[in-house]
Amino acid sequence: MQFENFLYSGVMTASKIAMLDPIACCAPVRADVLDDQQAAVLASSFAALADPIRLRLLSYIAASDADEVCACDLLEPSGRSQPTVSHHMKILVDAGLIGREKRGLWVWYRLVPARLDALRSVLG
Amino acid sequence: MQFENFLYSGVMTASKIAMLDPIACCAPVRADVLDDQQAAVLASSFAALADPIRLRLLSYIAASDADEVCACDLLEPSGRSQPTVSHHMKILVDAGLIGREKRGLWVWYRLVPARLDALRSVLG
DNA sequence: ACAACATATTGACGTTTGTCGATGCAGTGA
DNA sequence: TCACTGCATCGACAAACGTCAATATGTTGT
Repeated sequence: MQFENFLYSGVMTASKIAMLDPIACCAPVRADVLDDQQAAVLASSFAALADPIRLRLLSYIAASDADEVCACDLLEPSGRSQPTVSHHMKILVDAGLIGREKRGLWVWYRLVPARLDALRSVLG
Repeated sequence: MQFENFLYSGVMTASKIAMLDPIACCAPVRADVLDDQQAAVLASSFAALADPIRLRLLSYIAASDADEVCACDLLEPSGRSQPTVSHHMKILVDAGLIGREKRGLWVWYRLVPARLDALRSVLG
């Protein structure tokens, strides 16, 4: 399975689809007035970035030499408990910013660059 | 007074300065691991964007024909009470995304494009 | 000085969020 | 089958957030 498909693997809930589509298509915040649904989707995306721990987890993964990081390596740098890190990673994955793959006992995370790019373009 | 100086007008608190500086200078999230302070500053910036009402207020101002909007014109499109809109606008202004000028009884808001650009570059 | 007005602040409320200990669940190896 | 391991979920708690009615603040015109 290709990594690009991680995001679409597992349970693809309706809410997950709703999270993804409008971002991919909607115009920059500056160009047009957002409707309620667009605003809600974008707000939940930015909410995923609105926590210092999540930003550090994200940048840690993004800046790693390999392009994937084991969940077990996120505990120490984040300085939080295992349930808390798991909680934050779920939020990042649900927001589509991070891909997740389980191999054996371990879980591996990767950046989903297209997702950050989409958010970037919304700000432009 | 020029509009570019709105952001720096009024009470320039230490926290306000701290909110501004690191954004202007720090590297993209993908390039390097954020330290605690950078992460905190960025998280609070994204938190300002993590609410649908604030996003709609922002896009409403950004998309207006004139480049400024009276606070009195924000009540009806937002569908919230006057105190609530005032509250959200304060958050956007404190985040540096919106400039504020009082003229007579009315308050006028404008986009601060440099601020959105800075956030954009952090995502890239 | 005073009344009318636009906006800000306060106080209270229900909801959401971040956090962690305890526990559950799936995969591994003996 | 069974103990062990890595991660997810649950339950509980405090803190932060969004909301609005009531009230305060500051500006204008009389």
